[in-house]
Amino acid sequence: MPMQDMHLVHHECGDCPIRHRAVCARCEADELSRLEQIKYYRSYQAGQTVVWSGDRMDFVASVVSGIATLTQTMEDGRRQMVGLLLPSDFVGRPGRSTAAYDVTATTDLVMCCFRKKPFEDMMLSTPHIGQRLLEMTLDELDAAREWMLLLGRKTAREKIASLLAIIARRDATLKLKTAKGPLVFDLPLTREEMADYLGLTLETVSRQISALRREGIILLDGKRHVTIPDFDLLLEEAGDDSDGGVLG
Amino acid sequence: MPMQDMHLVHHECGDCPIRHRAVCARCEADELSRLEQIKYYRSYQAGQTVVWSGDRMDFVASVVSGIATLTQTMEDGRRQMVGLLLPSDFVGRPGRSTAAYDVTATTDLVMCCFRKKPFEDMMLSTPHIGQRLLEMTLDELDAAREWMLLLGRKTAREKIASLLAIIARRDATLKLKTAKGPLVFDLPLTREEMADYLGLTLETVSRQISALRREGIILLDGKRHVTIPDFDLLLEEAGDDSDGGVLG
DNA sequence: CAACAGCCTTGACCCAGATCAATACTAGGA
DNA sequence: TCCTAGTATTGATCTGGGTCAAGGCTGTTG
Repeated sequence: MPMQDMHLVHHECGDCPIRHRAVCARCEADELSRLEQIKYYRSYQAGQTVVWSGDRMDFVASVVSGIATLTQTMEDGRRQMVGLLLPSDFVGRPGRSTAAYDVTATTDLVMCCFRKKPFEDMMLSTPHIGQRLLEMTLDELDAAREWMLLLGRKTAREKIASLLAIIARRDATLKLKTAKGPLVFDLPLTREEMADYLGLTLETVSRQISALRREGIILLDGKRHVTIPDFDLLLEEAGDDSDGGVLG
Repeated sequence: MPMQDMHLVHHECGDCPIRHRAVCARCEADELSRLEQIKYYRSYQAGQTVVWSGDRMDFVASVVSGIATLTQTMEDGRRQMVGLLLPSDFVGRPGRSTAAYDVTATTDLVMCCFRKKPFEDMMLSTPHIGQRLLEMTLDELDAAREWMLLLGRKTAREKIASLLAIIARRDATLKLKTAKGPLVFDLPLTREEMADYLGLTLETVSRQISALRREGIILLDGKRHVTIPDFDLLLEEAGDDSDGGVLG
């Protein structure tokens, strides 16, 4: 069925983010009922590990609320975060039975899970789920490549500014906030987690945040509550060329 | 159609790597004829640019022979390679009309191209193409995440060793070489390109390669021809835990 | 063959960010 | 209320890899 024949349905279902985007109206009801049959929910407390790298993982899931991270660890303990999962992001890989990364809840977390086997069957019989998943995976790949530029070539200050910009932007998107004006949000990560994200040490993260605050580019209330008076000013520090960014 | 009903067909067609893997026999003939109708070839010389980031890109393609790179550039000229495309790798994104990265041929390159619109139509009507593409994209995402660990946390020496290991492994795969014994291959990248891959400067790349040679971990004949007497020794330097690696 | 252009190597020096260390803030819990 | 544990800040010092600079190879062109 060609794309232009599709009847667009915008579904504001907070439970199944995989269905958030436009889908074919004809398939909608059928798909919904089948999804309902195989889905279930899991909750995790802040700090809890969802799965360890290498463990059996017999489900795929999408984040309903809260934040999870994917990290890789070397034998000597060096850690690198390789994914930051916000609400509506997808975890797990169809066609693989073990986790490739440590998945950790950094805040209280609720995920909508689907047992892997039924989900895979459903993917085969419901093409647009696969298409949607492909689209999401391609977005993630773009984000990963943006992140590679950050890790490989940006200075510590640029890294911090970029991270703040990413969080601010995604946060604004979630709140459906589009108007100009100061952005206000809480950092969902500790300094150490930010360091693991950015390929820095926590001391450097702390110092650079202090510097940005000292210069008025961000305001800090406590350790986590951030106000960004001028987003463009922050983007300048981030060294980003594209301001639309990868998170459309 | 459930996976287990599929009749596996291994197709050694060098032209259309997207069809290399197992596909449903029933669809095979039909798909083949339709793919034939919309595909065409393009050749590039070493050093030539395929597309610039931001340019219109009305095709998707897969690499038939040679090597291409994806790079991102900041306004001040800092460059980071974000993709290394070897034969059978896929370029381009269905559903996007402009290139997100500079695509460059680092060796003489032949690509098998499909005009984007017909390809997208075909994806919609031939689910397993989308499935295959999803699988490839997930592999690429895994590779990108491995790469992020490298960029964020590895030392210069580990980076070089990792790159050599990746090239050696992929090269061995392409040659269907499985036996133990010294690995021999030509570096497909200049020192500068390696630096862009690894988030280093070309001087550091040169120094680390010299160091590995001095210590007998690699042998160099000329500037490009590499022999790896003991692959495990190299992996040790790379700091990799997984030796199977991400490139199945 | 010389001259040139692209690569590559090596040395000397420097600096951004790591490391080591001390201190401070905050939220529970007894 | 104090104690403790986790988290954050800041200072002092060190160092891996960047920067700048000088040659050295190798292949191509005239």
